[in-house]
Amino acid sequence: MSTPQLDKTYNWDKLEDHWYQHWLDHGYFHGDDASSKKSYSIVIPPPNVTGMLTMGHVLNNTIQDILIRKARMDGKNACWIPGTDHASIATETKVVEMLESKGVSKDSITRDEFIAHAWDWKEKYGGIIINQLKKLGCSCDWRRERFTMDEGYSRAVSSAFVKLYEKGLIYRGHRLVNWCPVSKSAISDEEVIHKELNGKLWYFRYPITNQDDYIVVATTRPETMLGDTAVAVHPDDDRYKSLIGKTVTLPLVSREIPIIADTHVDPEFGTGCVKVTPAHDPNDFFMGENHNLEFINIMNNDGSLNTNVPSKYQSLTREAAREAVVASLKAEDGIDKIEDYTHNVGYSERGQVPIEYYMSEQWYLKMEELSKPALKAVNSGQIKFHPDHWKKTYNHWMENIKDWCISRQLWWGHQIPVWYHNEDSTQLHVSVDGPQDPENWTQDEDVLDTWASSWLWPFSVHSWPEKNQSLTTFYPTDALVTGPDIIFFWVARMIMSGYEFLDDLPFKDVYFTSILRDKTGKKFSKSLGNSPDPFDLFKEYGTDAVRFGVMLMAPQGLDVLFSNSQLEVGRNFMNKIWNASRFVQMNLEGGKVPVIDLKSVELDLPERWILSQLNQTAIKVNRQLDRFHFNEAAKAIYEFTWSDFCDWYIEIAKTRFYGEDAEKANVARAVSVHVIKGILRLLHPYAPFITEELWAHFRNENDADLIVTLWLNGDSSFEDKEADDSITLLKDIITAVRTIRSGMNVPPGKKADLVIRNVNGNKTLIESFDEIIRTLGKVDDMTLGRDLKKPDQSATAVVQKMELFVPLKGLIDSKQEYARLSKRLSELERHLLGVRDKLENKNFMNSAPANIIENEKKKLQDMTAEFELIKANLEMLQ
RNA sequence: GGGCGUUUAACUCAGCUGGUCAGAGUGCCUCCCUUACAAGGAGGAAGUCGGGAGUUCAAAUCUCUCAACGCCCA
Repeated sequence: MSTPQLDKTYNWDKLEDHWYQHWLDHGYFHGDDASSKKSYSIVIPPPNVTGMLTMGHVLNNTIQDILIRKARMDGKNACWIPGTDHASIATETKVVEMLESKGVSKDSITRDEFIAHAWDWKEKYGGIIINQLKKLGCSCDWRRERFTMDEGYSRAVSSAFVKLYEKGLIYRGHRLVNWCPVSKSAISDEEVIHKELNGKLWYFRYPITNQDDYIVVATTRPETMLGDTAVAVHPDDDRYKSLIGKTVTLPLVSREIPIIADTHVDPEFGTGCVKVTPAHDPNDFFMGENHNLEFINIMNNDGSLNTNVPSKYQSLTREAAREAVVASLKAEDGIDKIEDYTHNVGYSERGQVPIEYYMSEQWYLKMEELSKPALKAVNSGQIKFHPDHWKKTYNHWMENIKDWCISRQLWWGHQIPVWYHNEDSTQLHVSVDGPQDPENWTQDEDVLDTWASSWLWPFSVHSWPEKNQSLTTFYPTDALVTGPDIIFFWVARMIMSGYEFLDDLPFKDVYFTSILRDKTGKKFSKSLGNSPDPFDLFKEYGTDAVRFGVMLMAPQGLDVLFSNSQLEVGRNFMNKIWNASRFVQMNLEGGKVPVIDLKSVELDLPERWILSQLNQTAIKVNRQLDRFHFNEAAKAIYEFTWSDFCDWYIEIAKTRFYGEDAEKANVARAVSVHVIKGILRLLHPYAPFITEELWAHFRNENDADLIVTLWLNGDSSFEDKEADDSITLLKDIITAVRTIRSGMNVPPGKKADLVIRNVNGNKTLIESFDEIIRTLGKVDDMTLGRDLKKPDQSATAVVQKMELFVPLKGLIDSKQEYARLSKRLSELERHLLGVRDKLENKNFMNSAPANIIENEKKKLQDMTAEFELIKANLEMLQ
């Protein structure tokens, strides 16, 4: 097949969109529900619908694309299901901001109006990240794209709620929750980020009722004292025993509150005497329940103080209230002391402000029962984590699992499918479709936590709870690729939902990606502005280069220190392959690949060697991909292509192309094309665009597009030890000659002779490499023999017990030569010492396995031989 | 406070169930625009494998301990 000559450099701009469209047009990404082939499926971790592609997405989705493309080439019914997540809090926040910028406040419009705005927003921005994924080359089955608020998906979410409710796992509770004063909603424990802050510890004097004395309580949060309903001490604390049962008068409020004894009090903290604010602190909440204390909520939903505090403090913000309280107490000499104090403060992940603990009515999901099969699945190895150590983190969380607060006081999301009767709000209706007489009912105002919809993702992307062919074909999925930061939010919960609703695991392997950091080790984040825009990188380096570069630099289970310079490696590699292909193409006569059956024709050693190496590379790549070591697989392809194929085989092939023997030249052409096609197949999952383009130049008429060409599994029967050993010898000889030339500053244009003594049984072999050695080593005349004389003024090297002499009349620098040989000699001396030690050690000889001993003996022999030869030559120098 | 992880060349990392003279890329030094590629080619320098102890004939690899850094949970 004749194709146009390749350009001098790879021009990705023109080709990427072309090939992506080509793949789409042919429907290659589509997984077939009814296929009889073995299926391989992945569900995408749905990105936030209004999000933009980050480097994290590039890493994560490239990995998924590698898995799915490999599976597709491997003849499987591959299906990668894409979609986006409605991201309640994040999206609602953005919509609120957008409306505010137009002068519209959320409070001034109805829920329906707000939802309409949110959908507009989604329509406007929702497609961006999807298009970005396409640009990245992701071979997702776009016909199956889902959004977590699609009608069908919403039904799945409601169904799950109803099922769990009917099972008694969902309940409503009036409790203390993590409250985000910015989004004015409850958030789950997992959405609270703890930050260590340098704060203060205030010591307040609380006067004991009817006594001319006071006790001192320590607190980090002065403003909450307005809601205190007790003071607590440890029952065994002798300092306060006599006070238990008495009361104090709460300053500023003048409320009389009891002094109680509770073992939860830490006598070491502060004075050992703490204020108790049951409505605003989790520990105090339990004390409040145990001691039947009054729960006084002193805050509005935005964190400001409400009417349950003296009017002076009402509607102050938390911060202002703190100052006011401290000032008032100071004024009445109520402050004992103030200390610096470092403590952890919970922040809202989204709102980026300290959270409040806030009493409210919320829906909860009981987790303990759900966690059991999920724990078993991971610990029995049915579900495997990569790297495996995340299992421990998973276990720890699962074994201490708490009930999940699933309601959120937001509008954008899945409204909770619970209706309260208008006449009697204690009468509930819970169903997917709602009551028959909607006029008599009012639906719960709240929406579900976004994770309470995305935990159903692996099966709700199909039409669950209905059973259909696509669910049967593609569930369970094969692999999940995600970040370890959402192991609790999502991974653990998906496993639980899988077993709960389908009685089967959602995926078999979970690959946790690395976290991307900048050169200085800081996590990439929008707020820091240290994250590069992937599109700039695609443009600068080419998408394939970015994909390959990122995969090459992402270590197993560790963070990635990202820097652009590492993408150059990817770009240079793409350029290398491009040019190697170009070179081979240039040497095809009439652009035609000679038709030669490489299996039936007798091949020379270099050809046998490169085919052997290709197969060993394929085996290595497969092994590394099977164990999710993407960087190692990438490296194997890189090394083979660059160091074996380009550096050696192509150079050898040149001697064929430019030589006399037309038959050998044709074989070399056929082998070169065969190897390139092998590389393209192995590289395709990493670098889909360039490989498909090059494939188009080399494919036979009956070859399919690369994306659906059979994967290269490698076959160990292709291993050819004789060829491998011979080429190793050849390379060693050439390298030795080059080292001498370079060391002696032989001008590049000048050829030198080569004399090899002690050729042993290698004479014929080396002679067969005559032309290669003379070309690659820039050797003029090569002489081989058993008893040759060392030529005058020649430099020496020892290769596999043979002595190499390069006569360098007038060029020899005996000082340099002496230094070079001495260095090698002392190296050998050092190693020989170790080897002799081992072999003289009786214990070693008795205990070590025979092959190890053999190895050491051979080492001793070889090294001794080299040592003697070098020593002799060194002596001749003097 | 509990747990997890990391520590190998100047930098970023490989090194599998202990046993090839500890590897790669980048950077550095020398030489080269040789008709695929200067985004390239050839050669070179560079490491007491974080410290210490132990197990073993044998430790970068296993165990313990200490240290530094990072992350998660409380």
